Amino acid sequence: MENSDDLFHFLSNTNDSFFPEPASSIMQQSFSSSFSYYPLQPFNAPPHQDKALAALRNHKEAEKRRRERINAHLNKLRTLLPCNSKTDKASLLAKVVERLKELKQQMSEITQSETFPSENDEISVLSTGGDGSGGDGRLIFKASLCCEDRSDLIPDLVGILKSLHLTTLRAEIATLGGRTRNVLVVATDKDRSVESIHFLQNSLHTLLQHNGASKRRRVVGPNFIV
Amino acid sequence: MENSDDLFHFLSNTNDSFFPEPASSIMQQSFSSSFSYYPLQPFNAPPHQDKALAALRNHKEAEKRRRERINAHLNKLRTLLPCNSKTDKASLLAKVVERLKELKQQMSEITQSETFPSENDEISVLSTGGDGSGGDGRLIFKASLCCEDRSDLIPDLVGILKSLHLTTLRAEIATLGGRTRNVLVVATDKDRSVESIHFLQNSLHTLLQHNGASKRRRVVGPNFIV
DNA sequence: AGTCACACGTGACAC
DNA sequence: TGTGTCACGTGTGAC
Repeated sequence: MENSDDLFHFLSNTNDSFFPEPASSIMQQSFSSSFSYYPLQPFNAPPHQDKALAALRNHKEAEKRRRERINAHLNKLRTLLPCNSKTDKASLLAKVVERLKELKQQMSEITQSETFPSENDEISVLSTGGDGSGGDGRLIFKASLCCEDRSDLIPDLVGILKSLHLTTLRAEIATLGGRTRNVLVVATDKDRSVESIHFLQNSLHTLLQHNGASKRRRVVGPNFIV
Repeated sequence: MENSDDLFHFLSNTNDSFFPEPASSIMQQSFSSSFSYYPLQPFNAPPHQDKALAALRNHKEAEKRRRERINAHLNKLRTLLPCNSKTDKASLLAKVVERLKELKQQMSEITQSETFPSENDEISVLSTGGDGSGGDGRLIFKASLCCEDRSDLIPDLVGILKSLHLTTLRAEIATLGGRTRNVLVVATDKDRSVESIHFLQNSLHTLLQHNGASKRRRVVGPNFIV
């Protein structure tokens, strides 16, 4: 028992071993020396193995570089997450997965929700389904306009709505980086109905065409669902 | 040369080796059998090493589990990124770092830009530094109001601005989840100056107090920098 | 051929 | 103590 222990320590595989280390690939297996062609000759290794030894050394170093590359990236990840340098590789990766899913979800929520202006000009006029005002014949629908921002866009929009006798129930206006998106929930007058929607649609279209006279952009829509 | 090659293959370390595998830890080093206490006895291993053998087996299995855990997370990452299952571990991690930085940047841009309404009521009135209208004495500043949304908030705001003879140069309005944030860039009249800012500030404050009569919220600010 | 990347078993170290 | 993590050298298959 203590014998084997001593043996363990004496033979412990330090890097500065006095044995030429590339030889170990063969030596490792030489316990089956009953079959070995070179039993018990650790210091007189089989001749002409220089190539193999060199290859082995290259392999060893390449593997070390690979490990270093991976660990370097893992350390970068450590700095990008709320975790100290002593967190486990596995736990670190778990946190990374977690965080990535989280950010992905948030980003999709943000971009998919139409609060932000997109890069493309868009018009949509959508019926909200039923009318929300107790069956008195008023139509409620949502109009969305996304385009380059300009100072008198809102007044123009207000003018259009007024001329069509539409009342604005709700407005979401976002401008970002020179682009704007306006989402309006509007209601028709009691006596005027579906044609208002077409008028609004046309008006928005001309508004957008007027807007984008200088800079051409792809126009998505108009979209119309009743 | 060809001898050693044969030796390599014959002794190749397969899992189903007919040697009891835990013994290899000692056997690996036994090439220095000139020092070994048990030279050349691979089939009659030193007695009473059962504990050591069991420990070694446990160790081996634990290490395998650890590797599997890490690789499982790496595979999860592969599914979360635009990359197939044949991408390198290192490259995969590089992509992860890249993507994480990217998302982090985007999120900070979005959240730090005050386009989204926050959970807390806020008022801020900030001078933009110089005046942007050619030194004609008009002051330009940015007023921000974040509070619960209500239908006549904008009209109230417009009324305040009109009564203070402030003209709106730019407006960013965002509503989200029942909360709204309005950022207004306004300019004073030529003859009226700093006191307009205080009036606006007070007006916004009363507006917000009136707004939040039912639901109490923390009020951040008002903030005033000239 | 030779290079690359991966999984494995193992010694070392930590708590 | 054992239990877990890490780096290392190595075998091996893929291209």
